[in-house]
Amino acid sequence: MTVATSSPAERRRNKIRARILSAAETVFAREGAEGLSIRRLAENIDYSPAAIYKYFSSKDELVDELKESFFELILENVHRIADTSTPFADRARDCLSTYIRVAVAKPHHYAAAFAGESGGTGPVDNEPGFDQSKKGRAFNVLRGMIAEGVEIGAFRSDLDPSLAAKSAWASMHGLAMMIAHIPTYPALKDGQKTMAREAFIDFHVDQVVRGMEAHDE
Amino acid sequence: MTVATSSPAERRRNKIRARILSAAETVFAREGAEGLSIRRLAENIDYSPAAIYKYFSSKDELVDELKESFFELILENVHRIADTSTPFADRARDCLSTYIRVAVAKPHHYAAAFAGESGGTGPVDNEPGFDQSKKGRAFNVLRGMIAEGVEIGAFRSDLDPSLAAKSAWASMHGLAMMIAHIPTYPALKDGQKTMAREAFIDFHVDQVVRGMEAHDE
DNA sequence: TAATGTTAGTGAACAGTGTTTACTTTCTGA
DNA sequence: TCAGAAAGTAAACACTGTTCACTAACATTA
Repeated sequence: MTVATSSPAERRRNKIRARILSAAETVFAREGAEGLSIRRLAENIDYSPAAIYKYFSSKDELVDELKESFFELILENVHRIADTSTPFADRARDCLSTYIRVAVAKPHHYAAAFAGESGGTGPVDNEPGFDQSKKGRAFNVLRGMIAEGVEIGAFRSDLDPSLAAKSAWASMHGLAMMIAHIPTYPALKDGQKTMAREAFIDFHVDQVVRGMEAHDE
Repeated sequence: MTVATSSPAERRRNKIRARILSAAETVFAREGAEGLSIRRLAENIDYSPAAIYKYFSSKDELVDELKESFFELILENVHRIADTSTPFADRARDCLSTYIRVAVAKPHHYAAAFAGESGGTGPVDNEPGFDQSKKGRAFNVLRGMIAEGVEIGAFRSDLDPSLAAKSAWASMHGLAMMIAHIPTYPALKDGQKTMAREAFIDFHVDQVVRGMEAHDE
């Protein structure tokens, strides 16, 4: 996506920028935004704290880039599943569960991506540039899939794809956030049915899809 | 709930403690945990910053109390709905939508209640003391309601109430978090079906309940 | 009542944060 | 070669939560 810039100076600059981002990524993935301090980061890459500000105008901007490239990862994965030719029912479920799986693979990233209202556009599609944003494109994939379900009769005919997509997204978001914040989710007491995380994700996705399904009677 | 303590000194102490909490609550509701600083808080109540530490061992402890009493509010409301004798279908929907409505009435409180893994126990019922915690009791209300739905045949018979409650909670949590973080959620573009927040909450709840419903064929 | 001990409250400091400013060094393009 | 831009830095600013030594007020007991 990034075109190789011509000037050697510029190339070197981008290299250093990337090194800062890479070091930041490592710390961020382990400890989140609070654990990532400019001074620590500067020490890691043997620069002075002020040097970081020659490459990023603020810590927020730096973290925003981490979040953005993380959401690119989610988008890639979701797209990959959405573009397969497996039967609709499986494809829809895979698509949703993939979102959660990738999201919780980097809990701090995911939580942060939604935590700061300032950072980037949220999943609200009346904002300018939403369709171009990573979140916007992920949302559109989801909406398209639901529209397909309505068309082929798998989903209720009175279901508005945009609304349903927002609702389904909220449900996926909820489980992703739960797992991101509570590492042991969903744990169950003795005497109750136990279920591993992976299986529970599938169960949750199934519930969400069932909510949209059409039923002939 | 709080018993009036005997000693006048102790009574005065509790009064000041309550005043600190009340001042903190106001700032927290408006600006969240980051906006609430010990120095600002101390200035508000005309005390020195160090004085706060005679009443709370840390800022976290103070904020935890705000979160706890907020979750008590959620629990009260949910309980009130759950204990009515309205038909099951309506009662279940009201219960879920009430959770979201109360949650988003204080977005910062709700987001913070789940943000810090440290603060209080999460909705993971194998932790000790979960059943006694506010979250635990709210969870049990939800599970009981789902169990009732299974019993009367409104919900699928193969639905495990504990698992379903966790899934439904995650879905409610997702929308609550969305609204908490993105004040304009769910906004829709022109040309798409528009829906106000209140109506969308009902729509979302309906989707979740549909996912649990039984269908005779 | 007088002495003692406990508690309330404070100012100053510590260690940490993001960020800016003035400055020097290094590199680059004409 | 030389002016100008860019890279990099040390030191400071304005914050943050928190602790410590200290004083003043209160409570309890001899």
